[in-house]
Amino acid sequence: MAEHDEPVSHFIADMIEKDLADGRHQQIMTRFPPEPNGYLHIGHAKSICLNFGLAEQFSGICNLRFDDTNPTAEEVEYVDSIKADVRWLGFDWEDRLYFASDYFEQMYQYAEELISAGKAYVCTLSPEEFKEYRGVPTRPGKPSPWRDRPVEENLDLFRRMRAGEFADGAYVLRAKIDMISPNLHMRDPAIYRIKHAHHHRTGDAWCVYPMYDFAHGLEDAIEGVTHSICTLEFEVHRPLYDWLLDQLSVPCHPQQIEFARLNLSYTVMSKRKLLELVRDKVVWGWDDPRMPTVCGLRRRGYTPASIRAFCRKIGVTKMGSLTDIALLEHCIRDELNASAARAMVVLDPVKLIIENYPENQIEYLDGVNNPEDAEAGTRPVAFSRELYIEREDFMEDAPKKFFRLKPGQEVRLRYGYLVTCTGCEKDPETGEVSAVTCIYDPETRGGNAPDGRRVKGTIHWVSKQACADLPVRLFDRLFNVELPDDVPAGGHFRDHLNPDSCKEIVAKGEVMLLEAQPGARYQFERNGYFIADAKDSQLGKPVFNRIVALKDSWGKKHK
RNA sequence: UGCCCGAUGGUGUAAUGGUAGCACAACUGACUCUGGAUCAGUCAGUCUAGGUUCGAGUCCUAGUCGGGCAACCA
Repeated sequence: MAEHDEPVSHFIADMIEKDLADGRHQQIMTRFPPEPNGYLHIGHAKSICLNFGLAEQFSGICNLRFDDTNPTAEEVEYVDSIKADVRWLGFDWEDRLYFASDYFEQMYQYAEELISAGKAYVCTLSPEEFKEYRGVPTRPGKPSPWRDRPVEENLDLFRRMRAGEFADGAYVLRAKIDMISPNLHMRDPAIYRIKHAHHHRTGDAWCVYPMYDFAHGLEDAIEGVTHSICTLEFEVHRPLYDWLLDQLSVPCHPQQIEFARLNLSYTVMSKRKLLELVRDKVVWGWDDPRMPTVCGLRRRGYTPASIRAFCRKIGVTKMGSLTDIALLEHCIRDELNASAARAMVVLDPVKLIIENYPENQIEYLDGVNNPEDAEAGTRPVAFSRELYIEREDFMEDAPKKFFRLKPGQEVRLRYGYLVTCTGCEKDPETGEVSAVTCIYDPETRGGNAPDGRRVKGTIHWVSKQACADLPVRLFDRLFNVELPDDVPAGGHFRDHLNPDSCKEIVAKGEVMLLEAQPGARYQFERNGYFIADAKDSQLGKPVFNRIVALKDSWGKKHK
């Protein structure tokens, strides 16, 4: 599992290596600190792999800590899904499952300490006034009229805030730093607000809650985190992170390090937008196989190892970038090519009649389960006079380089016989091909000609007499542009939704696929990788999701 | 009209003052009972201008471009 992944090299690993070499730390501690207000996505997976991976690489430890300081946004449903996703990705926090809410009392005491030191005050400004006084990036702020409230009065008011004497928004506790700082976050930021809200873990024990900037560094320090890794947008918060820890009697002063969050082409990553897709039923749910969520990717058929491999390949830097989703697709193909059992499934069937093959005869041929893995063995595949082949594997008037069935051309039926196309039958009404006809060479059983003649094309097939109807969902990218977020004025990211992101069909496949266990992955030869959906499949009645198509150098060139 | 961060092939990244490398993508060929895989190859890059240096992707200065920051969100 995860502990066998090779170490990665990047600027954060370099920093840690140096800190260890310099004796700055004996052992490192990192943490993955999600807020339980949504489901994890592939961007979080990058952070998880980074934090847990670093700990593993340097023999340190990594905590799972829920940053649950805003009760109005957070729910246990999210806590549970996040734990499941981290575990599924292959990481283990052992007994170190922490919650910011477990430190509420300590954080409150630190706040009193800050007030007592004259470094924080209770402010009576309304939110609108607060904003007005703060100024804007290009104009300095001005001090709140409550900035020099005496320490005793601050303490008294803060205690009464905790006691529930005031309504939401009546007061706020602010750090007393610098109202003319060019960094907005240093202009006396709010660190505690009144919220008469039920918390999913502490219930109604509190009606004041710490703000992120106050809480996060304390959480890190309380746990003894050495390297507090976060995304780039928190870079401007770092002076505040450091200032707070410098003022307070904390056990240690962790180092905040920022890296660039993951952006993936053809999808959206913001929690707000993902939530919107779920809420408005644009997708089936958080675990819709088209979603970039961890549970969506899991249901789609991605493996933990493939996601970890992807996270290793994208690297860790401070430059904002857009990663091509083709790299993610490469990672799952790479793994499944080696491990997935093969099967023959015809997605868009048309009948193939072998004119010189006996009627009512069924014979069983050996199908190779995995050509990449000799251990995987073979299976019997039913063969008969009438088969199904892909509609696109026949062309009446085909280009020269078309190696499949066209009148007069010989092709191989995979693991079967060599057949020569004699023509086709058409629906007199529509002109659509209703059956393709051919004759077979009985000497070529298994697929090779005794005279050594070769054919350029091999196509897959299933016996019309012995095949199963299989519901299959062909997924494609959720959006049809690289940057769905990049919308013209008045536009909306949803304008870029791909209307063909899910095509539901009924395919004809080998009967053995009826036994597919939910979660089992296959390569449907010449088509792609598929998984029996863990949710919609029933025993004996699997529903397949296409994980990713096979690369197709013919189809790409000929549209 | 502020502050912070960043800039290397199409994309993602490496090179820590000394031969610009890797991966993905694309393309060509070989091979192939998957037009898959594999193998070989091709394409293609240091934002600009100065400076320091024997030598600069790397250090300095200025500029350009891109991103972030003005929730009692995280």
